[in-house]
Amino acid sequence: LRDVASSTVRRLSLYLQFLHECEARGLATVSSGALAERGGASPAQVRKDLSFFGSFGRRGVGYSVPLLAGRLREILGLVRRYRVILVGAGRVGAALAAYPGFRQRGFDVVAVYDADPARIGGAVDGLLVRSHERLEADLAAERADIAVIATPAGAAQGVADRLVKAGVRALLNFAPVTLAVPPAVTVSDVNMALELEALSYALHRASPQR
Amino acid sequence: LRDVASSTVRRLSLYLQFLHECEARGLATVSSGALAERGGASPAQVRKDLSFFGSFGRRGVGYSVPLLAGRLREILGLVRRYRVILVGAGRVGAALAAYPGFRQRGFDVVAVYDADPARIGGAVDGLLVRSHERLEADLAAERADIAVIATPAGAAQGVADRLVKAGVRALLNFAPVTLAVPPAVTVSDVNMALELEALSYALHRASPQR
DNA sequence: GAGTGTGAAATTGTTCACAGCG
DNA sequence: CGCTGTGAACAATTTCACACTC
Repeated sequence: LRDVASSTVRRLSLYLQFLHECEARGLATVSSGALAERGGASPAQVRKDLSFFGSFGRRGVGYSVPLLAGRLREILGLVRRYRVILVGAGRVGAALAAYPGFRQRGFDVVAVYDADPARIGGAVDGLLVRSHERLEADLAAERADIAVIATPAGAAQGVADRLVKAGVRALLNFAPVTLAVPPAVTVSDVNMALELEALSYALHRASPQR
Repeated sequence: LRDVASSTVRRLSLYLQFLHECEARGLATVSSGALAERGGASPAQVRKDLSFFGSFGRRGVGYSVPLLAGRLREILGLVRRYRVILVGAGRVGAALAAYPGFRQRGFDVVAVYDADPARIGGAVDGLLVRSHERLEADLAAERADIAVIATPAGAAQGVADRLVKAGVRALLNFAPVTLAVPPAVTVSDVNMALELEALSYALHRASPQR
């Protein structure tokens, strides 16, 4: 199995999101056309994306909803739970710790760290805030699959370096900086400034005078 | 001026982020190589991205930091402030209302709406939570440039439809659904589930057995 | 010499069109 | 007959290479 474009993986997630709705509504099958509408793609692209991993549709009928959903969960690695640690217990960090979507989707936040003595020893969403100095020791004792970086921009790269050194291979970065990591480490960025500026650009294009 | 790929706009934002750091450090010039390292691109790509909007570098020297930063702010439409409304005052909405990064970057949250009577009349970050029924009337009285959708998934498309009808042309969507909007409307998605699943996929690829 | 600006080449990603199956 | 699966055409994006300027 070759490696797949990240845009394809994004679309697979969208298809799965839609399949969950179909499951809830009790639909037995969906066509590539229906999937395309909600995944922001063309029917041909849906078929191409899926054909990459095998052929699990029935010609003339479409795709079995439960079968395809199960297969996508397998492909995306969503058949297990993941241990997640959260670095940075400020505004963003606290909001993330309280976010129920993590647990719902199989991601368990198991520890929270901060560098600010005023926050250490406190709690966010029932979890004790630990000193960042304990990161290495804790990770050596019990691995984390994913680390969420919710520190100020200036601290993010340093934290990333320490996490990578301690063996974490997946980072979800909320700091508005581009992290430099070895190729074996995967980074997903959630950069709100970027999204806002994309909107600003689009509005500016449409009516530059204002 | 032709239209630019959205990936190019993303990179322009990243370059600008880096230029802010350079300004803070008092650097006078940067090369495409330095910009590339932090923007996650190649030097050639940086030059190509910038050359799209004109040539404001000096050969043998590089780009003037203040000049390029100013030009990028113009290109991205960041020379004015934007009026932002927030729909959904739940967990995510409240966190967003309190987020200082909005105002810092020129985006002013001017109103917050919710559909839950228990929340209406309350306050998030000093802003009164209004009934969603007032959306149309309020927007008719005073336009908003951008609307942030932080509602449950099931309500998001309906809210988007109403916002578009009321003349909002830029949406920042936090709900985990793909919104269908007319081509004249721009949507930026912040979909944390997608980012988590991309990490899950990458981890699964690396060691499928676990 | 160092580093930009840019056409042309290579690569990557998307759409088309149709054969093939249920 | 409808809808999938897929190679082949097409379009977009990235990289290369080098002329050119400071």
